[in-house]
Amino acid sequence: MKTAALTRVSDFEWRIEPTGKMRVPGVIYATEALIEAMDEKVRDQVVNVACLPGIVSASYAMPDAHWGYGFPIGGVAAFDADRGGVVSAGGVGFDISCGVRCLRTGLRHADVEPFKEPLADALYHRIPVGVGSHGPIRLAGKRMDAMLTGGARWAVEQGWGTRDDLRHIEAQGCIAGARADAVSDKAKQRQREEMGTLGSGNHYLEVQEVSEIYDRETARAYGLDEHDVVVFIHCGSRGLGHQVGTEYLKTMATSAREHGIELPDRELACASLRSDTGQAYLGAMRAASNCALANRQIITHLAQQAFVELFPEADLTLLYDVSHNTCKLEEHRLDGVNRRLFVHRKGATRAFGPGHPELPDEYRAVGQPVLIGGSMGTASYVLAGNADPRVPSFTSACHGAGRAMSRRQAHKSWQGGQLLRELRERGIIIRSPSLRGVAEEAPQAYKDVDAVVDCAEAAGLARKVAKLKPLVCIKG
DNA sequence: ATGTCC
Repeated sequence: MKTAALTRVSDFEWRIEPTGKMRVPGVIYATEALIEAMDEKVRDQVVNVACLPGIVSASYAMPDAHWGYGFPIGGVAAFDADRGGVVSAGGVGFDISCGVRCLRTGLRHADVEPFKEPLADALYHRIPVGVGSHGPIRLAGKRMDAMLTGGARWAVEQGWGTRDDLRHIEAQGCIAGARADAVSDKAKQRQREEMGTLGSGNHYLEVQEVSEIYDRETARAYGLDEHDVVVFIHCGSRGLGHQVGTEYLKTMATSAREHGIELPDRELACASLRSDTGQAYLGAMRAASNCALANRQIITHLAQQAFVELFPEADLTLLYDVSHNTCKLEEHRLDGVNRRLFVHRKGATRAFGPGHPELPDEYRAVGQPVLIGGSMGTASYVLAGNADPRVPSFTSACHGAGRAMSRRQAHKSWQGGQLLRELRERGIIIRSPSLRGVAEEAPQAYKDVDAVVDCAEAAGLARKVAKLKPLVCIKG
């Protein structure tokens, strides 16, 4: 993207003044280099979102933004139901409540380094991965509905993990307002055998070493020290969420036409928050979010089983679990007034600052853990939320490196087998059912996660706490 | 992201 089409506010913030049908300005948090690495379509999509009814403050893009369906990935937009606001299925994305959880293991790098190969095998053996894989349980009928309304709380009640895990999950592991009745039979059918599966694409489970600490006080609160071994799990709501997204996109396109909502792009299909369609989508999207939370909870338990095969002393405890594809009803203070807003974050991570009442006691003084997954073979980060009042993007941060190249182009440019050999030489052990998937996820197909995170910190979105270096990766 | 098109 050319910087000429934007107004520079600072080295880390760019603005698009409202013109035409824009109701609010656009704001992109990025360095000049990151702007230049962004697709030209990001600007168009930020502008399109700014045209939607009831949008509040501005249409935002995070430093890792890239082109997505309707909304940019890395987009943040909040809507007020009292002022004609809408909810958009494209503003959440197909992979509803895709997110990251980080687990402490109680192990040190020196413990794990000699056993990376058998650990990779144990994890790959236990954790179903790839397109169409099946998990350890079958769900249907009332049990499916209980999962959709209970989320990780349901999973813990079923024996997948501990009560203490729940305190360290966004919304305590259970998203309120979920409606199993708003999820189609087809969506439920697709999920029958998929609980506890990682999925494909950019989803993965990675064993990592804490390679650098930037903020000692916050790292201590999060229970992280240099050379600790942690686990990142990145996955979502699998077939169920995808089906919910697909179906409601269609429904919203129809209802927007009927209600005379003028859309700058048909991919921006949305529904009034007060409409039956809007309410049904919120209920179904929240049910899919619970599915994602339960899914990550079950996978955690499988990872624990794999770890104790090799390390009997391993104790996987949850640092935090936060989604980066969702729409949440949150209270935000604007111009001295508290307002309840529906905040869409699509490829953007909620980053509540210090003092937020939803945070567990031990994190409240330092802010919410913000979990940033890098690309395969590169670093990941633990950041902390700031709630800097000068940064009005509804306490949000980036979610990863962000693609710099399409899957198709990456597939043409690299060979999966060669990439695996190169990573192994650097001490990173990968297990994946798909060499094509590995090529599509080539580190070179992504932006530089270090640059994205440095920019997020410089822009005030979140602050760096710890850097994580990959050791073993189970890749979708 | 996704039973990579019902």
